[in-house]
Amino acid sequence: MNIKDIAQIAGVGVSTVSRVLNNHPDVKTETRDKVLAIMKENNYVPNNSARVLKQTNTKNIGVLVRGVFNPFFSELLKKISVGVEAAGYTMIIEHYSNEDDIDTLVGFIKEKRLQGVICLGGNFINLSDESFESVTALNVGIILVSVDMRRQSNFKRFSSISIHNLTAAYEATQYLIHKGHQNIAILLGDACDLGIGKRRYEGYKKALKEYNLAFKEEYTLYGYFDFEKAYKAVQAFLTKHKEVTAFFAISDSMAVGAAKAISDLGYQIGKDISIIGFDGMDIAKFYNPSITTIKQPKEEMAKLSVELLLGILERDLPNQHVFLDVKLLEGGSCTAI
Amino acid sequence: MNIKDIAQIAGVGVSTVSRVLNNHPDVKTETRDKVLAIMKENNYVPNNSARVLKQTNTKNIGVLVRGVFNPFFSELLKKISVGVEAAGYTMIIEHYSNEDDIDTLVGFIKEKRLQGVICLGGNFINLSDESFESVTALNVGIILVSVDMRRQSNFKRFSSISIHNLTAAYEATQYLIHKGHQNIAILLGDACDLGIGKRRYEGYKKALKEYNLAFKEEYTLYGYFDFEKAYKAVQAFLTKHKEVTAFFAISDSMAVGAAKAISDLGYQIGKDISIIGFDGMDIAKFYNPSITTIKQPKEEMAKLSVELLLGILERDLPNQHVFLDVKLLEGGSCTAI
DNA sequence: CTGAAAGCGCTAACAA
DNA sequence: TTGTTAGCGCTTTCAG
Repeated sequence: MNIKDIAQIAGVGVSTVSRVLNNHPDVKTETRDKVLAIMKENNYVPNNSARVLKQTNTKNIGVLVRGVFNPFFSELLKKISVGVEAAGYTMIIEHYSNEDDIDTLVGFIKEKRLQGVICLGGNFINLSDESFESVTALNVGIILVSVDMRRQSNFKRFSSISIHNLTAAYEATQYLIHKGHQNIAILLGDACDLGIGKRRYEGYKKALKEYNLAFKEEYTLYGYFDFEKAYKAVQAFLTKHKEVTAFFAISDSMAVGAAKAISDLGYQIGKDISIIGFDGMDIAKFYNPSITTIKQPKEEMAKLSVELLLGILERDLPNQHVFLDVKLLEGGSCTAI
Repeated sequence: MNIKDIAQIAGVGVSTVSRVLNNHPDVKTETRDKVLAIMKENNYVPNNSARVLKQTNTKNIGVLVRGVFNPFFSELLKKISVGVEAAGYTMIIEHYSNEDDIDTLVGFIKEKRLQGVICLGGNFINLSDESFESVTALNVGIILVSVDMRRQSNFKRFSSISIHNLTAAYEATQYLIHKGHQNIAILLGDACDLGIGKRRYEGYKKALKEYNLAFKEEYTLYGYFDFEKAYKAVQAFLTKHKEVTAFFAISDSMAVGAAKAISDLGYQIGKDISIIGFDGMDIAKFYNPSITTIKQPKEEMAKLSVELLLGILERDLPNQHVFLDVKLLEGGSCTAI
């Protein structure tokens, strides 16, 4: 069942059907109604590929997820998908875990004829002007979310939404230090994260330094943004390092794993050992005890990413590099010593 | 940059380029290498829409998510996307929350030229043979996951992966009853869930009946698969119904909300009041105390859904209706009274 | 207001 | 082993 069939049944030309399909004004109401009725009757649904092939206006938006598909990204994704669908776009998701952020991006755009891409995570550093241009040439809107983009060169149609990762991590660490903690371990994602993970690590180090606390390499743990892995890492660590009284986990999922490990070892969370997380996932609030965390405005990040993209695509609005504020939410997982 | 440009630069015909693109064997190695080199040089990426338009083999797989995008589905989705990508397919996600499961499905398939769809949730009951045929006519593979499909009519290419929802809910309730609980409240998603939610509700009622416990309408709460909403519902409920000693939540997220509410009201989880969840999310295990839950084999569900679909699409394997086993995982959230 | 026809980028049948 | 060519279903001029 294609446009030709419909045209034939309706006794009109294909272009008329096409006009109806695209809500062109210059079709007689009568004709339009007849065509519409016939389309409904035959369960006709236009072939997207053909439209995309023809149009520049593909109505395809890609979401490119780098690395671990963690719960924080899942939450963002969920909200983004709602916004994208509401605006009448199709959402195509792709993952990758190689190093070539830009190459992957370019391939994704070309292959899927995307009008815009929202990138969740990724490093996007060390980018030559050339790489940027190879993307800009494609004339698509790009929104980088939760990415540490060092260079915010003013490539048109390249926006970013981020938080001040270093500062936020600094605050988290400072919060623990103010509570009197001297031996604070940090729970990172993985060692090769050169983006946000690295920045948060720097914030942690900076706080230690400013308060004249020694940075100890062995206080750096890796939990791969995973409950279980964080649990195991903390469990093994705690049996060796009984002097540590606080943990800073750079994601709430890892904070939960850490909390459970602490509890299972017979310590009391937020009493014997403090934990601060990062992200502001719902679970931090609903954990028992609730976990103090640095809340990223995820609703706003998701909403804004779609808005910014649609702004670029539909209203030719300028690109922006937005930094949103985080907020330290106090739970019951930290105590003064 | 299209196939014609590449052909021109390479000094060959478009079909040769096409053959290289599709790994057809009958191209001289020399020619293939040259073409490949030129493609790389020019960052050529084929236009997916054109391929899809031409081929029946679109390599597009849709994932249709019904209703709330809950964490359980997010987890499935994550795993499904890995499988789909590994097999070289593109994954297109769509949500819906209307009642017309089949209409939505049909439109999705036609519009996106899908070869297969994995449906997460949805009612899919009350389906006429006609509706089924309207899908079967499309000749795509359909996998229904976490759907309560009453009628497993043998429509070819229609598979399903489910658990025995009624039995599982029965077991959960029975578990609480065996622990001596008499006043057991249930936390459902929403009232209009005619699929799995309804079945679990039936299992709960059945257990009550078999153990001669009165079913009380007012012990039915709705948490909309959401931490916060479950929290509030339970909090409000508990201030009125102090006789209730146990909750059965049909999702772990709601179990967590309930747990927090209980704890915040000054009760001890798994001591004063027991909770059993459903799904077997990681968080149930890592909650404090860990929450007893009915574990759905989500890894297997995700894996199997992709396998079954690829089996139908690529090896013409028969459709199947698989019921996977659930497992009651004991945590620390239930106690005998 | 409507129809005829060109062509988007690609694949595959056919011819060489 | 390779090139030529006819569409896939749609949008969009351009004429009427």
